[in-house]
Amino acid sequence: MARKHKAAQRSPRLDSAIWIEAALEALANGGVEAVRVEPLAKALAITKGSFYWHFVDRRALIDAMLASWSQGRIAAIRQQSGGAGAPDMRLRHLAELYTRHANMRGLAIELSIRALARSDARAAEAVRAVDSERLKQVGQLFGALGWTAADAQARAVLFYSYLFGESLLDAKAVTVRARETAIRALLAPP
Amino acid sequence: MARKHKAAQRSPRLDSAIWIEAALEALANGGVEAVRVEPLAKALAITKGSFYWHFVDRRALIDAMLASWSQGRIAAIRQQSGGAGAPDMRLRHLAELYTRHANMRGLAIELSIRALARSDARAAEAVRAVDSERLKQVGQLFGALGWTAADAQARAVLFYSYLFGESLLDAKAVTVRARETAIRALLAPP
DNA sequence: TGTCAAACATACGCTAGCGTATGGAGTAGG
DNA sequence: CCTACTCCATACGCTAGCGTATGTTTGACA
Repeated sequence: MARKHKAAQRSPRLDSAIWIEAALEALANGGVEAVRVEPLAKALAITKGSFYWHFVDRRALIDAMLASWSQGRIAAIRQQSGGAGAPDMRLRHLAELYTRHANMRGLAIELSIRALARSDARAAEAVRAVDSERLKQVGQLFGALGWTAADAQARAVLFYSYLFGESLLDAKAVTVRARETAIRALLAPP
Repeated sequence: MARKHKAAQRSPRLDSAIWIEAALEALANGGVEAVRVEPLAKALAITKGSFYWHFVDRRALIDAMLASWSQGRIAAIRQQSGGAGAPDMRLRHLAELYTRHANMRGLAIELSIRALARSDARAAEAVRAVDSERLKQVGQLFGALGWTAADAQARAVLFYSYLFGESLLDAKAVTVRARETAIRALLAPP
């Protein structure tokens, strides 16, 4: 009724999605400062005329990127922790997702966004939303392992802190054995 | 003999030191991208004519900053872990240094440099040097707590991973109690 | 088939920041 | 005193990237 042409309703977010995708790729490689309109346009082989039709400015792209990431992570953790299987196996599977060599891109995005969140309120809000859901879900898994509610929450914090912190250390300093030992200690039942 | 004037030898690193100091301050606040010559000059109330006398370019400042940080951290960990006192007390003291509210600046610098190290070889080398020494020293402390050499090393990795990783999580998600519980678990003897 | 709006292209002005070139103040030594 | 060197100021050119203004194409729809 409001729109005269159906084409206007066909896929309003599908074209801007390629910009968000390219932005996430740049974010993974070079941090937020690498998310720049003109370089992205070159990478996509289109011009920034397209960009400024879909987004008001660069900040809008970053916000859309944060929203996309936030929603995706929340949906993912709900799916990953909500299935069947023993809780310790599910935790181990979650830990595998942030091993250094698997899911490099996801890890890089994660770290870039958290770095940004230290000085950007909207990024901090996205991180808050994701962490809230993750700690809730993983806390429940630790609870299923036998920890009290408070200790399960502390274990969840320890769990995610380790995963992200480990990727900040020198890669060669973290041996496979050290990592396995650490994970085993984290997932040990009370 | 080589120099005709003694003034040339008076303090060759003392003037460039203020640039490094200002650069570290900017790094702590806004990451490497905030380490820019002209803004730093304004903050120091001098002109960039001074800068380009002391440094060949912006990269040289970043390298000097990395060297300064690296040397400082290595000297610090040797002093902090080499004194007297029970090993668990010394570990706890080390953990306090990276509590969120104490040593904010040091933590911010740490995270910014590690973020840079993901895409910068020289930053990665600085991180490698610091981590090598820290893990060695802290590994010895865990060894003194009764862990085997391999497990002590894994505990050291876990220790530092937690400290840095915790500061990446949403601040409100990490309660004081969760932190205390986690630290206690990390420092528990075998 | 002509119209209209979506989607992109083109061209422009503007600013921040890098690096250079050159000038000038201070100072120590001869 | 005057020379030479250190240290900083001033002024300039240059590029990358942001945002705007204005074409140009394409496809749906009456």
